[in-house]
Amino acid sequence: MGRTSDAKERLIEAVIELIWTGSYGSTSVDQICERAGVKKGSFYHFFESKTELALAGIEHGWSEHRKKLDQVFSPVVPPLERIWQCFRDFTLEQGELREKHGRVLGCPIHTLGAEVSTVDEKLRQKLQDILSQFVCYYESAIRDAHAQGFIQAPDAPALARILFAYGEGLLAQARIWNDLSHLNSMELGARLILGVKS
Amino acid sequence: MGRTSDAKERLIEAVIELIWTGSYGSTSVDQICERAGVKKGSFYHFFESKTELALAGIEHGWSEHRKKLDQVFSPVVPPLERIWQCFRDFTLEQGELREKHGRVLGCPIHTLGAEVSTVDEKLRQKLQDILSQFVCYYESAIRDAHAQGFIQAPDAPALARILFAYGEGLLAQARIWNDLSHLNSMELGARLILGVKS
DNA sequence: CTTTTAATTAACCAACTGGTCAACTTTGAC
DNA sequence: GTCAAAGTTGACCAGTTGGTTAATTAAAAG
Repeated sequence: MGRTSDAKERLIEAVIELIWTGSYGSTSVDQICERAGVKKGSFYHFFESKTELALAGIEHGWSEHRKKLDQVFSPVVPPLERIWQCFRDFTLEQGELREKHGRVLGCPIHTLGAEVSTVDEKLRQKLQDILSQFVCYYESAIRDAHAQGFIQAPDAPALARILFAYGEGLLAQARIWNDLSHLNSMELGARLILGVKS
Repeated sequence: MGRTSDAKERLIEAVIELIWTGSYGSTSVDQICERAGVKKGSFYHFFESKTELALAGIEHGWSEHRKKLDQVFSPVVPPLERIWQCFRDFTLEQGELREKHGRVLGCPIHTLGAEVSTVDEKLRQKLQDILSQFVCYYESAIRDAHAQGFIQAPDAPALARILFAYGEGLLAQARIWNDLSHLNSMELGARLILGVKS
């Protein structure tokens, strides 16, 4: 069925990287095209706008990340252990990113969400949706931990949102300070929120 | 000493509002000028770049906000009460902003910080500096609360950063979801972090 | 009233923005 | 080998970007 190409995939990878290492506003279509090695005409052959590419990039990044999350939050893993492992993975990933890009980058979804939520409703919606899905992982782990008597948490959704706010807040802190060490207290803060002794 | 003008002040107010209700990247010099009722030539008479105006705007906004914080975090107020009051003020302010702009806006410093910290080092530095100052308020209140036996917190700086990450995370959540109700759990989360019963 | 200093203005700039298009090339399927 | 579907290309667009300039105007200070 005609010519084939991986330009679409290259564009998707390029847009994620550029937004993550910079911002949505500072990322231009020309820049994305150059990074992907794709001419602008091809860009608009695959995507009808910059927003649409961003949407695709976000979706792709999330569906990749979900694979890891599904492993970490496997029901066979003790519930609190899921959360600690998730946080350890965050820290690990941020370390790798810093090595690769020379900077602490934080969470791309949350950072982008804060930036564009007042500006691009379509993006906002998608980002909110993904972040809501992410909160589900916490929620489920908290519910299990409560049911198994590890913690006292009758209102799992509320506690999950609190934990989520804290985690994202800390990642943003690490990005703004450009300092990984801010993530060191990740587990400590989570223990306080969940009410488990260190 | 020549002609006088309040154009500088108008520009400073305009840039804060535009960045807060939008983003740094989505705010253009032309837009700022139009909102302030100032011609571009005048803009560059007062500020040597967009970054420089943003810097001035941030500085101004912070020095205004500090006045309120100094009252809330007055040493004569019981330490934990300072924090609860601060959170109540946050929620109140966000409500007013939503009424005025039809949207939940969150914390301008933190939102802007997440956006520009990889893009504009000068802005990043300033934002980090201001946020560090803000953490000092928490830190001092926590230290006092510890000294007065209200909480057990030997490491005040660490706990302050945790509390700060949580608060900013929650404000960002409210902005992304465009939903004030996310702030309802503000005090609850803080109580968990600080280890005080409801 | 003059001088000096500061503010205003409009016209201007090159570079870049997101986006379009018609001609062209490649390739998979028959 | 043909042919149609799919991908590529570079030239092109109008509008906007951050920023400049020189001439003009207003007013504070002597």
